[in-house]
Amino acid sequence: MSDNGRVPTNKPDTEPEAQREAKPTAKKKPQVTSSPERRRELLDTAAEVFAAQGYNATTVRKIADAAGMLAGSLYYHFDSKESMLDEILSAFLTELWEGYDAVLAAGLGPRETIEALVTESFREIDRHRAAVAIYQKESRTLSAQPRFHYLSDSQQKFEKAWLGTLERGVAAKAFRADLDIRLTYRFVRDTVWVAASWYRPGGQHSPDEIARQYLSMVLDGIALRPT
Amino acid sequence: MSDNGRVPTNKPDTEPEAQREAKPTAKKKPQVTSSPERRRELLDTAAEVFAAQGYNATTVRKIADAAGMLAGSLYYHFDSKESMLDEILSAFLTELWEGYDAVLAAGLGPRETIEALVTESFREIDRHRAAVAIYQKESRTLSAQPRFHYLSDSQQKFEKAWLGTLERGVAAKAFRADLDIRLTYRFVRDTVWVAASWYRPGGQHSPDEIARQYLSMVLDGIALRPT
DNA sequence: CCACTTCCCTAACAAGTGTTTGGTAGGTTA
DNA sequence: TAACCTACCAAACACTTGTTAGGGAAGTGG
Repeated sequence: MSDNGRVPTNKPDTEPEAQREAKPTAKKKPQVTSSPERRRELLDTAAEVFAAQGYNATTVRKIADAAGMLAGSLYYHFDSKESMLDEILSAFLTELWEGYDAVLAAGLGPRETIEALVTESFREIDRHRAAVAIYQKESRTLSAQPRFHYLSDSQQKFEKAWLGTLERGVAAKAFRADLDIRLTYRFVRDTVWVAASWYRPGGQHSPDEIARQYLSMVLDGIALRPT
Repeated sequence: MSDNGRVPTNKPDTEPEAQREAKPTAKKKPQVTSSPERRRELLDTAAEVFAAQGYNATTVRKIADAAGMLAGSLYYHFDSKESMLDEILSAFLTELWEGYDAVLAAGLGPRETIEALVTESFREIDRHRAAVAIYQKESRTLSAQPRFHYLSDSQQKFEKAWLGTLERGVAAKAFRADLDIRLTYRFVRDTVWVAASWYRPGGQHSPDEIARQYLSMVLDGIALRPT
């Protein structure tokens, strides 16, 4: 894989004066200075609105409302509505893969790897529930756009990690061999991520508790076996 | 529950002359005659576009394009974009509950009921994949609108059926008692329906095959037990 | 031939969309 | 005090949106 599923972040980087008086051929926005903290704040509220209403149904005026300012003012911080979405998703994916890569590099057995991946996933949902909800709703449509191609990359890396682990598990006789592994992958993947649509932080169950219950169901089944 | 989770269908009904020359106070559209077959055709293509692009991102011009006509012409058949969505979803839910009600009325044991519900669900996905995809994406936002309140009703009836069956199963010692039943319900429900986002009719697996695999996973787990 | 129906087109509408431009209040630095 | 920077507002822009009004072509029945 060329360059992992990570993300070509277009972080602030504070534009190191490279175009203060710069070339008259400059095509892109001058992108004025804007404190990273304020950006984060605004991106967080934007993410909430996106998650609640859907990206396309969300107007920049709604975001501005939620942030207590006027629509045009958003363009002091970001150069487009799409950029906000981009930054929200790429920031999330970056953090997500930090966690995943750590798990995958730990050299655990297949069953333990699955357990760790699931647990890590629910923790990410806890931390980035809005971003996950957006990702889950818009990912398929967005990944067609070149700008959001990194979504496909991430998804491929994701699939490779899970499928590989499941296969290792079958080979090691930790998992059943009679199940279609690709179907199993889809089921597991979907269930984990849709949780973002009903999960509310501070609710009944902690992320770890949810992960435990989920793993118990998927690994051992809900049927009561005769003893 | 007042009137079950079914649906206040605004089917064609071909408007039984009730307003041919009717009352000048008529506030709503005269709703011209339009063959039910053509309506179905148009609704099917509309559903495809809605499912692919999302409801809000879908313009009436895109639907018209896909149908090979111009945007305004759609309004000969329907009186709004929202009406199309309404008809698509309510038609789907009506058919869905026909199947579900049959299963629930069959008087099966808890485990067999779950199996039948899951199987029935995957069959519905096979038949109404576009409608299911739309439902799954837009349901949460739509059910806020009064017009789409029947989505909430349906969802409640849905939850009651599944939760009830799971509880019966625990009481009958068919299912494990140590799992949070509400969490289990959510996991199962979600996994079944998200399948609509990747399922393609005519693919590798038939709906019944997918149901079998899924049930095997959920009921018995993916872990290989020592014999 | 005429009347009528069915189905679509042409052309426009008002409202809402993302975005830009120029300005300005308040703070910091010199 | 003057110069400057940050973070916002006010007002408009060009375009897209869902929707409507009027018309016309093709077919059917009398």
